[in-house]
Amino acid sequence: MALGKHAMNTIRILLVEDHVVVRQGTRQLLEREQDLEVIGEAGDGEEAVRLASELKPDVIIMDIALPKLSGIEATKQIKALLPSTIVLALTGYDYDEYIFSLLEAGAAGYLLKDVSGDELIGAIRAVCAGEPVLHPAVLRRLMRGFGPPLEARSLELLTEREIEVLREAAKGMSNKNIAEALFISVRTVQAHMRSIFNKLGVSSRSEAVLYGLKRGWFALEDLP
Amino acid sequence: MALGKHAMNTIRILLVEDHVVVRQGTRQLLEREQDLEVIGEAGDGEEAVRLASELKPDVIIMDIALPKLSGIEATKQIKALLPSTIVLALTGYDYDEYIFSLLEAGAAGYLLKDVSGDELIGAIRAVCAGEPVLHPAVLRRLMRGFGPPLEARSLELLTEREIEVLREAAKGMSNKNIAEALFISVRTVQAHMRSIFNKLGVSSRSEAVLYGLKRGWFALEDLP
DNA sequence: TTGTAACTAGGCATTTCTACCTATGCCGTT
DNA sequence: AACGGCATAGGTAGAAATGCCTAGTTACAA
Repeated sequence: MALGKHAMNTIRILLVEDHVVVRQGTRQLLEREQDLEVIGEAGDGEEAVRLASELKPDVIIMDIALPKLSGIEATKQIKALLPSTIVLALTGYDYDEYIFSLLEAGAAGYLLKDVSGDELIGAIRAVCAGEPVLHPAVLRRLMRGFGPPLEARSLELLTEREIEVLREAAKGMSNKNIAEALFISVRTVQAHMRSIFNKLGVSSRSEAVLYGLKRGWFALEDLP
Repeated sequence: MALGKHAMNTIRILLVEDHVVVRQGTRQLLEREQDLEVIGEAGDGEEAVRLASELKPDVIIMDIALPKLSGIEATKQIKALLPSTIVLALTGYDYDEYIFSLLEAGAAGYLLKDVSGDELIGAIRAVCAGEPVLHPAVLRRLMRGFGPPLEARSLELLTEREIEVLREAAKGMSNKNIAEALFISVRTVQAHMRSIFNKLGVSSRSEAVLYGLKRGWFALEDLP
């Protein structure tokens, strides 16, 4: 599926990865295969979305930590625009939150960067054949218990506004600063914070910020 | 220099990088050049030291974040064993602390992973010719005033104990929790926190935690 | 020895954060 | 029209954090 009109056996790939040398290396690795063709490279999340809709690749190899727009957000937007595009996450982060978020965002696979080149190539072919792909380590963890029972699954629990507030808090801003930045009163910020704490099951801003960071709602790289 | 007896114009390279796919990709990238030969790959710091003394490469491409032994430690040990080995750091971390530590450990160059393949290849040849290599972004920062005047130079400014405290704070712990965890009084924790704030030039625990995270004093991965 | 820095800790004042209430306006669903 | 969720905001209170001060002990260096 999803091979579309562009050559029947050539898989057209968009590489999304912020480190240039890593991106180029991966490209070299992939282009040694006859049936794989890297048709584009993106260095940040926004570029990924733009190039995806421009080039309409069959598969997108997506890193998570990206400037401007995280891999998770980029994946969501891409899947909204082009549902048939296959996204394969390739990242160094072995966190449940990332995995869940990415799979929920529509990724067909999740690989860690300690896979070999051959495994990556195999995974690309697999996701193109409609098979989901999970890194062995990830799979193993998913097996036992199948996902955090309840509270950790709280991905979309926070509203847009709440995430905005939390993102500001993650910059080290006080409630007062946040209020000024978002043009609302301190009381409202406090109200949002309380709501956030309740939803996340934490009891301090630091914990909430860590929670958001780990879940990729915002990244260290984004913060000043 | 340092080319030794192994072929006069072939540069023998040891790749140290924990992510297999990245390592293989880089290898592909380098091996397209006639004068570069990747004679070994290491996936962690200990292996790097072992392979270095075994293979005696001309150049070691060294990542920082490594299992078992950090790239900084590995570099120190390697330079102690084989002073003529050239170490070129290639990493995603653009933090003064890492840069200084690595250069102090004896690295001949420090590149960020957003360099292109050609730049990497050029850098390898340059360090082999005895030239030091610094990433443009790194260099630029080093240039202006040669290192931040005072407060931003706070690399080793934090004492062990202060970093311990900050690490606890980074888990979302309150001062009270930290006090219990470290078997000291809340007052002492407060004292440490104040000292930390002053040294880092921040004014809240959240900012301090972010600061530490960004500088790699502790990682999200370590936190529960 | 003297000095300096680190770790420890307390007093006191102030700011900030957090909890538990209520309440209004808006919007979309039923 | 009625309901619920969301964003807004206030009252009150207590808990926690932060700032500024002093001070004892230890360890290490000049």
